[in-house]
Amino acid sequence: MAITIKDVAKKANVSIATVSRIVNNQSGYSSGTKEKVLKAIKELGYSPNALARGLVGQPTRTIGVLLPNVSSLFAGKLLEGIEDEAKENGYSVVVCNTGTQGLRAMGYLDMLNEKRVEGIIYGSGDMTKDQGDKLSALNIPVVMVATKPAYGHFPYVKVNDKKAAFDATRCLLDHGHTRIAFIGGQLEDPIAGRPRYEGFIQAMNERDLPIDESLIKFGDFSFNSGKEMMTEFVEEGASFTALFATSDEMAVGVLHAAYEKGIRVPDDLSVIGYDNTLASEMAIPPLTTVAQPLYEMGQKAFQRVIKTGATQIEMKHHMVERETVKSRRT
Amino acid sequence: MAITIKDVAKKANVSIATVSRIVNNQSGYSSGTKEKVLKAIKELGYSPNALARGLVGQPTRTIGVLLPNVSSLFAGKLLEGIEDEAKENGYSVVVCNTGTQGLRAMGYLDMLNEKRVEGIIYGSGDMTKDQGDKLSALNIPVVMVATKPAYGHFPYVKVNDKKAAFDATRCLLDHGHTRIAFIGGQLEDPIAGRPRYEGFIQAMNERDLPIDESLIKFGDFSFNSGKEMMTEFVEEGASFTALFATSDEMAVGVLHAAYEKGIRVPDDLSVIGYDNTLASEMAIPPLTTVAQPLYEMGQKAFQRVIKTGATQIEMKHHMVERETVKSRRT
DNA sequence: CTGTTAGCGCTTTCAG
DNA sequence: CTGAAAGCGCTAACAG
Repeated sequence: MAITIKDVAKKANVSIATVSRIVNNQSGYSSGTKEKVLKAIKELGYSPNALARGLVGQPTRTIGVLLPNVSSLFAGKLLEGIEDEAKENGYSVVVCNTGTQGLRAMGYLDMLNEKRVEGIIYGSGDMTKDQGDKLSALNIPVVMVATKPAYGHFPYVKVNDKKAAFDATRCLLDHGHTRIAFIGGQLEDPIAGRPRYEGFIQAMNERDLPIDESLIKFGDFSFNSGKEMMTEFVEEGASFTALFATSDEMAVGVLHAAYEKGIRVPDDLSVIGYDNTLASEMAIPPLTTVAQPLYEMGQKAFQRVIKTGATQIEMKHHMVERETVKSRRT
Repeated sequence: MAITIKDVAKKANVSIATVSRIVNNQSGYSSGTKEKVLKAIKELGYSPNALARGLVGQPTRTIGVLLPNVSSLFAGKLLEGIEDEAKENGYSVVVCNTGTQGLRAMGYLDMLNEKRVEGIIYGSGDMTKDQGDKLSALNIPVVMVATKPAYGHFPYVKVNDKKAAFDATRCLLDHGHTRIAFIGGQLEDPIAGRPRYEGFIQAMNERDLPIDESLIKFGDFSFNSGKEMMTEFVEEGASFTALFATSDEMAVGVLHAAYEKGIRVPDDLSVIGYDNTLASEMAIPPLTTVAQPLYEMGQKAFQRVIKTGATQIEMKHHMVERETVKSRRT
């Protein structure tokens, strides 16, 4: 059996209440007793039982994080921000890998609830209605990060996807490109799918450029999906001088397909990605991309789930120009 | 206030003991009462308080995972394996990002202990003596994954680093290379540093090839470190036809430096990495590497920390030949 | 300044 | 088959 507050009390010849006060830095004891108790604690190697504390209504100092794919660079960065900020504030975070479909989420919700987490961060991925309802019912703070609610009305922290996509497209446009291919997430995805598509369209429209449907494809943000779509483009004989992929992974997939097909980037084709994960930095050539401040978003999400505040936080995106975008020779 | 076992008992007109039995699938009640209680539970939306359960000596079904860098592809894969297996077994995992130096580890250990986790997985990174001592003192199961104890004697699951490095070098040798550069972790690192170096040396020796010290450098496994070392090699005018980097990230850094310097891979230089993370797959050209089964290692580590068993599990590595290694024209 | 005591929500004897 | 009651380790009144 682990050693408890009673053992300390006995050893220091005081009551457990006194020990509790000292452990919790409250007032109401002489410096003499404090010393005695601290000594006993050290000698016994006592550490308070967080379970018991939680039971008497004390904050559990634990939050839960739901992520669709912990092993991705994207989620990793988010998690890192959350975790660092949590540590800073004395909290621990339990991670839940909900899987690509977010299928396992419901089970996690019960578990998190039973463990009495103080808050839940829902990172990316689509929230189903079931999940939203359950989350609301749980009656504990929820904040969404890198996504926003399709159901319910949870606070969220994210960039403006449409504007970010608009700027990415503009970057290509400003380099003189007019035939621009677009690779995005599904249009049915109201968070990361449609808005980015709309940003693209808006930028094209603003320049009075026609939208060529044969230059538009939708995938699932993954490397493979990007690679496949690009391969299709070239096999279909599509002609374009630039391409915007709405995730770095897809963009790197594009780079891959281009490499295989002997298309030189950026000489034959300019490519721009989205996210600014390590993947864009490691790409050859280094990928120009529009950055989401993932780490900071994680930090903000943590803060927001603990202290209540603004119900939506819009983070600023920014362009990171590396080597995959080149001006079109005219 | 959340609803408790008492509420259920009252609503179902039974004692809390009965409710407890039913919730825990024990025996000792009629099917009639069971139905009544289940109904009450559903209507009230009751869910047991894990804190209270833990307090009465029940397993907390929680484990802690210490990782030096959660946002890396490497740690991500490990974590994914751990988490999936945990979920499968009804456990939750709290992640601790110990930072590159593992400096924050001590604080985490206290926290994990206070939360009464049932076990701790120490993932990668060097364990300091302080940490080892504390971990032992905690008196809860610890298993190390992708690393092994330099202090203490914890069970671990990992590949045989020396053999893996030996095989990687052999791959280069078998392709006819004789002047092979080596980029590794620090020799002082007894886990991932020295053994891989030794594997390299052994393979060279076996072929009676001389070891050229000017072709050997040590870094920190990161992309930047790999890139820098490769840049140094070419600036020093070192001459070699193949290179072995003991992490995919470093290998990709090498690819980068080569790209910048106009060195073609694999035509001018063959490169082999280590880990088989997504980075190797996404590299251009796709990186040949020696794979560690990171995901499975995570799973095994979880199993081992829960059920006691073998004190060391050696996982098998294997070669993944992609496009960065080419036979030397003779 | 310090101790006593009543729970927190749950599991588990021990009686019936 | 079911209930009463003790107690897990801790905090928070309430007394002194």
